[in-house]
Amino acid sequence: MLHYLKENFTNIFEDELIEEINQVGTLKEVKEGEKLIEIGDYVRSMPLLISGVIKILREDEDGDELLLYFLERGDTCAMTLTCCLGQTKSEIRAIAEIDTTLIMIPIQKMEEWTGKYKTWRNFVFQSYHARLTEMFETIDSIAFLKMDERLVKYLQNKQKVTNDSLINSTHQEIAYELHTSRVVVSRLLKKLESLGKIELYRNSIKIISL
Amino acid sequence: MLHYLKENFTNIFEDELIEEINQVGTLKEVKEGEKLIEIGDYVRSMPLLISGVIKILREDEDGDELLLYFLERGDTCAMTLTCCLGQTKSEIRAIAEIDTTLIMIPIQKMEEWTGKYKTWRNFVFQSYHARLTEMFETIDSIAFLKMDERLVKYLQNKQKVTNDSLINSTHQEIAYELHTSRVVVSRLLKKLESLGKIELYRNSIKIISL
DNA sequence: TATGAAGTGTAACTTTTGTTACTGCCAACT
DNA sequence: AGTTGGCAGTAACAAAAGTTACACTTCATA
Repeated sequence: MLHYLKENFTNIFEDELIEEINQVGTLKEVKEGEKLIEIGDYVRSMPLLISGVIKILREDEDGDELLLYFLERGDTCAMTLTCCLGQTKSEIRAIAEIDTTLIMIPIQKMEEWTGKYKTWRNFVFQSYHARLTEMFETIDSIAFLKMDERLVKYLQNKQKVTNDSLINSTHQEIAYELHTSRVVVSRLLKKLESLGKIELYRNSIKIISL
Repeated sequence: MLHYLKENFTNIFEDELIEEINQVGTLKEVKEGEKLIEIGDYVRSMPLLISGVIKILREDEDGDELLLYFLERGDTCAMTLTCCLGQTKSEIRAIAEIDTTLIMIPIQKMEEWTGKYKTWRNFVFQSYHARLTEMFETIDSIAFLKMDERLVKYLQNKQKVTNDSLINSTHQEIAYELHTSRVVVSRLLKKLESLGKIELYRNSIKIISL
């Protein structure tokens, strides 16, 4: 684990902190599709992403989903940060988008480190800032864009985080994450294909140029 | 100013911190409609709300607005918190919804206090949490609700923060904040009036029961 | 009092999005 | 080979939201 830490966080945390993380953290590997946290769960530890991608989802009363944003290498979960202190429940669901490796830190340490290490504080604040920014972008998309534009953004985003121009999703899955219907997604995807921007296959979409 | 501080923050901050805030903070009064910060501005000080309401808005490329949430007594601005450290520009606009009193704290102190006072850290984290939660609610509204339901929520919210069942807004203003058109707002308001839930006047709306 | 600007009400229409229903296709399994 | 279930394509329709246009009211002020 130490090698992961040094690789990803040397220029962020001082050696002493890295050593502490190494002491109390535990390595966790999650497979694609595996759920990390559910809405209503209490948060017991804080994740540091070593590799992979986690998608963060919101849900309404009917069980309909909406993709909020992705967490990538070097990120942590903003929800966790506050939940730890406030003892409140999670308002989001977190699912591994691809196979992911993370280091879990017991929440007790959080409070301690926040007082002790300036670099830790900066990391936490930067995480908050990053998450807020992503939330703003999500809001912009939903509020200001039409579904076709949102779909394009979604595909671009997916391509970026998975680093793969072949997206392995069904139309139904995409519809869930954008909170629309399968028919609408199929319709818009077909339009994008006829424009030569993507190619459609069963269970996957190839991005040509968006 | 000390009296404001003691009144609003005694059970939150220790005396020593209250004293420090009193030393370096400056009292600021803003009138209804006055702009506190604009998108792209650099943030130079952090506000503590003593009384009044601040509305936080987001804007798209065309200059269209969207209301994100309100800040009330005891709140602070999450944007400020991260902007200070990261030296980034504001991504939101802040406008006084009603006459408002705040204490402005120079950003240099933030970093210092975060290391020094546990209560300050908790306050900052709680602020983040509150703001994140409000952002989630905003996203829920935009993504999951139809315009008529969003309008009702908007009116309820406005009534709550202003503590007044008479809302002094034109249909156009409401349309801006919900990012829709005036005609749509008029249409839906008329429907609410015919249901006996509100009464419509020129430049104002009286809430009966929502 | 006349004028004009801003606010509101409403009709008619278009666009966007969502829904229902049915088709064919593919892949896994018996 | 035949069956089945999930996936995708598409038409036809419905609902929601946005647009344009115009009439009428209120109010400040020339």
